[in-house]
Amino acid sequence: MNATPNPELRSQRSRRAILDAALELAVRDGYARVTVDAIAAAAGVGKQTIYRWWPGKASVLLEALNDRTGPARDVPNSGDLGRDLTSGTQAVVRLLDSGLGTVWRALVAEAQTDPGLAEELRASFFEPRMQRWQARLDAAVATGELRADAPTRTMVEHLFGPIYYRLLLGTAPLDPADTAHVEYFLNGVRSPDCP
Amino acid sequence: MNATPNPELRSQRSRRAILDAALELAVRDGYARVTVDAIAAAAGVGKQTIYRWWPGKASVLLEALNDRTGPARDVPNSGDLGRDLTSGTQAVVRLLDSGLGTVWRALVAEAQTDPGLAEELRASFFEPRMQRWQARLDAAVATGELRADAPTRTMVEHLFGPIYYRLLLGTAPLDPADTAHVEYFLNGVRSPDCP
Amino acid sequence: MNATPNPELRSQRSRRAILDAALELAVRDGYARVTVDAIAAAAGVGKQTIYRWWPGKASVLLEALNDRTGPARDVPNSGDLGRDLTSGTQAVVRLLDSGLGTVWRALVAEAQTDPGLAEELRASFFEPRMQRWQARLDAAVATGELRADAPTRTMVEHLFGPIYYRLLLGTAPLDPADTAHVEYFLNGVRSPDCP
Amino acid sequence: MNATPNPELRSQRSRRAILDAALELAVRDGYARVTVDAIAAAAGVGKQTIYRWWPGKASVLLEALNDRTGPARDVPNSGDLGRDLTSGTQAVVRLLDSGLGTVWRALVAEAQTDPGLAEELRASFFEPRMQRWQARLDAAVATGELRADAPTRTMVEHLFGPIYYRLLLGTAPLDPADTAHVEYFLNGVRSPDCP
DNA sequence: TTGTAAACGAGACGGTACGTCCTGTCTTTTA
DNA sequence: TAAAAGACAGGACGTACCGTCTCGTTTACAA
Repeated sequence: MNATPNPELRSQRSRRAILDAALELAVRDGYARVTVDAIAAAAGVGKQTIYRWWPGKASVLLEALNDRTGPARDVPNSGDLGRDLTSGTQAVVRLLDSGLGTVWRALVAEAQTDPGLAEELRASFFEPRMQRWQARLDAAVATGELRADAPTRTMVEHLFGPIYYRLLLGTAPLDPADTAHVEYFLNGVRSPDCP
Repeated sequence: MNATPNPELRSQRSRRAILDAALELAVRDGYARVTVDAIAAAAGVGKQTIYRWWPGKASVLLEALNDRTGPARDVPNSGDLGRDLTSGTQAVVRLLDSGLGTVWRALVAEAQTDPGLAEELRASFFEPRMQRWQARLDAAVATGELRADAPTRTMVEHLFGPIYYRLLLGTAPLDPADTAHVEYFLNGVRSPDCP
Repeated sequence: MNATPNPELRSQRSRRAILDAALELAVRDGYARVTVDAIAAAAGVGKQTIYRWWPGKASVLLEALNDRTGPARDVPNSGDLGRDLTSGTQAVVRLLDSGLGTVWRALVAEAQTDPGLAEELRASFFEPRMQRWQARLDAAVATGELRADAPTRTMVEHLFGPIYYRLLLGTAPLDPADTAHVEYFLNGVRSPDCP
Repeated sequence: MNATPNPELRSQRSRRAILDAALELAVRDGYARVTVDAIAAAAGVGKQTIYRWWPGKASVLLEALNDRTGPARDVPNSGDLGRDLTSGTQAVVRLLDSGLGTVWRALVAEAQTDPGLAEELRASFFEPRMQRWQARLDAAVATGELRADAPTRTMVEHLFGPIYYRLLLGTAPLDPADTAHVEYFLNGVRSPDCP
């Protein structure tokens, strides 16, 4: 029947109630124990209203998290690259270490077996943030702070990789104070200044 | 009732059939589409025989993967740390990029919402391998190749973090040739030799 | 709110389109597969326009059938009661055996669990027709063709009961030629003429 | 997977609980308000256990009614056909006028749009009972009580038709005392004995 | 050789969540 | 203000797996 619903007629009230209810349930009960039925009931909404706008609970929660976290903010640019990288990665660690972190992990997990969600996650969260950071590194290249041939795109992965490694593989607790890899990283790509 | 089955009476034939069937199904159909019923049917085994020895399909597949991959092998130690790190991380990338990589991702994913599996995963896979690598780095400290104060434990996370970042977040395809982070990493923790 | 819409402002064009679309869909797809949405879409009409004037699809179809069949026509009165009963019941059988018969059965079915519809069905269809037939039988009493004490009201039920029995219980296919019960019936209630 | 479950392994306990719960709910709340979920919950049974053995709630209730009513009992054969027909039809009226009657009506209703159920209904209920009555009439033919050419099969429909007419079309309340049609019927098919 | 006890194949069970479907109401826009 | 359009709350539906629980049947050691 209604292949594609009309977004202009969408009830913002229902959208809000769904996002809020989903996040609250997920934080309180854990992602796995949240069901679409429960979200609908808690939001005072028909189940179909959820399925009309999202493919499943994972997408609801992704939007809820993005909505809560706000858009990709400008990465810090104080002129001191080391300080910016440190504070930036620490901010990420603090976010992931909060109550939302557990939901976030579950979402990344679900994306492993759901290509649609994986793409959604990449496009709506990782890509924008990675591009901001890449721009910051490009600026450092421009000022000569980083080597001219620094592969800024993959460097962003190297910056945040260790954080997600700990988060997802659980080999050690997350710790905002632990930013050693930033230091090593910088040493490796800084313009040579020994002599 | 059946508090603890007697491992000595366990049918090795069934165990083999289960592990083989599980892995084959997972590689062919994808982790998510594998069910315990399907494993049991494909292995010609009763469902209870699976639940008697494993808590669920995730653990079956973890054991199957470990069984297939073999025990943690000695990390390379050619005397040249850079060469060893490069070849070692490349080997990991190749493994994760194979057909088993998809299963592996799904397993890591499931561990996010299953603490028991997370611990099992850590203890049976990551911990042994991380310790081997840590030992390799400790050896490099001993030879003076690395700084004396190098935190070899967390360094291992920094080494493999970027690889898992790509694998799990899907920001770029895995590429064994891409080992730049090893270089940066080394520059950062190598003993100072500028002057 | 919408206590009672004003019938004078009603769109006859919409009414016609709804009745026609409903009947066409019901005959083509079967009553059960017709939905209010489908009727509205096929009629090029808003759903609310249906609910404004009818309580549900059953009433729409009842009106559509009544509209199609026309009002209760005069029962035959040729002077020969037997001939009239035979031709009258045959006409009913032919109607019920047509494509509309299936819709009719579904409507009678729905009335079993919907008292409102049951009353509507009785009042708009069965009652007028039964009264016509009862009048015909009363006339036969007046001419002495039937016994003076013949309970003409219930006799109508006895006349049509076997037809509906076959239609609704499906114990045999409807057959206009099969009017044996009219004969038995007449024998039973005719004025005694043996001697 | 399991196309056809093995009836020998079926749990009679569950079957009983389902039939009892279904009938109780249907009598208490009305057929339309009974849901498969509610039956399963009331019977302490998984929903799948119902769907494994029945196609839907209608079939459950049909079996429940048949189970409760018992097998087709022998129709009365006192030697007096009139008395037997009267008492037999009165018994039917009493059954249909009981609390089970409402459920029965709903079942007949559902059969109008569900060919599978219609067949089930015919085969498991109407056919056996009609055959018993036909046999009774055949016996009356044999004794000369009925005309030799009496079409005993369709005569059964003529006997019970009026009862179901009232039940399903609601033109008048059921009344065990109202057996006039039996009388007319007999007059019509009795062997001629006027002279 | 037989007795017995545990693991086994098979699969029915109670249960949870899913995603679809339809109903009847409500809201917005158009004529 | 009726009508077209369609989103909405609600809730039943049938499906897919889950992990548990019987069943008889094999298998392996003990008597």
